[in-house]
Amino acid sequence: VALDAFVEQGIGAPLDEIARRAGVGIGTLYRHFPTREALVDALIRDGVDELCHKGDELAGSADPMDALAAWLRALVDHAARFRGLAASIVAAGCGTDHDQALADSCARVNGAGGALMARAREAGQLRPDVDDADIIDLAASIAWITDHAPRDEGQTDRLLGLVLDAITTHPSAAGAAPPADRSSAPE
Amino acid sequence: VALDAFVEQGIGAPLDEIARRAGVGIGTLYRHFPTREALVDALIRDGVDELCHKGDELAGSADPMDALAAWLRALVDHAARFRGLAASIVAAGCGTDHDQALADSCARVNGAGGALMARAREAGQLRPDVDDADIIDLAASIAWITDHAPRDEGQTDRLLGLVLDAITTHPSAAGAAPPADRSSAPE
DNA sequence: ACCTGAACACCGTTCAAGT
DNA sequence: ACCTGAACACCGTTCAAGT
Repeated sequence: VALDAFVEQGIGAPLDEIARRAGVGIGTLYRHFPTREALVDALIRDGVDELCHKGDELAGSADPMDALAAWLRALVDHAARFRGLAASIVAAGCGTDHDQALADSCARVNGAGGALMARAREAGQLRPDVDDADIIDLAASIAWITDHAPRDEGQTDRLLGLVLDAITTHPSAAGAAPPADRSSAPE
Repeated sequence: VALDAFVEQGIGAPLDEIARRAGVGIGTLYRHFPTREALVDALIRDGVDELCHKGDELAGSADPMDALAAWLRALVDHAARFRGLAASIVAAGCGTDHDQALADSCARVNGAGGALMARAREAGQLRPDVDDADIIDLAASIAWITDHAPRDEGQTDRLLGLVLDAITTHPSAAGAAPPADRSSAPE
């Protein structure tokens, strides 16, 4: 299969070119993968498997927060596999996508991450006011940022470090509340 | 002008429909705005003005970190004005975009935010290992998340609160370093 | 049964012709 | 000088015809 196109050109790569590269007619491609998302799903299935496997492994490790950190790093790498994938993941995780093809993979990823987050939460290492979806979304958004604005080598690690720090319970975490004034008005 | 289309349909709204709504030929639209980005730029110019103005105002306020927080909230609102705008902002801020039409607006926003960040940094309230672009990108990514995965009402405030907390200097901020093992390998 | 690619639709972009 | 929309290009999607 020619998944190279997505890696090269991003998730929006022309389907007819993919078909041509694969040496089949465009109709054949459509019959195997009725939607673009179905094709994407097939291409990331192994990555999802790996994330789930890694989740199981890490669930038995010593420190819950270190485990979560390592898993989120793997998730960011996964979401950055081709351009546009992070957006699909976030949309699928929320049900905003037109298609349901990624829903299953997404649920599996959420499950794997959820177990690690639950463990960290039970250990009191996770801020209680952050939910699982927030954390997954933030990880995906790091992949999105590096997709659109690759700046320097340490960017991914630095941003992930910030997010991890933000979601971790700190003894002094009292200040820095969001400004109350400009909350979303009814409009 | 028919900017409503972008608000309704996102930044990718069909240009011919915009022209038709505006009661002009598609050719006329192209002559006024040679690229889509040029049109976007015209539509957000007032928002950029407002952000710059707000930046000046806040530069004189008492607490540098509160000022930055309020400004970032305004930036998130601005970037969420229509779907896809956050991506344009991030791309323009990095020079990854095909077009240069947004570069000027972007530089102005960066300038306004940069002044507030510099003040917070001088006051020792900003983590020294985070740069300006990281913060702008994170704010844009919050707008992006709510674009793609609107979950609940408090989402924007909650995520922004996390990011603010993450970039703030805390007395105890020592742990939660990014995992060293899975740094981006040469591949 | 499976594959193919022509055909249609949609949208971006240009440019010759009209005023 | 300015505007118009037909014309072309590109890509997604379907489906009648071929094997």
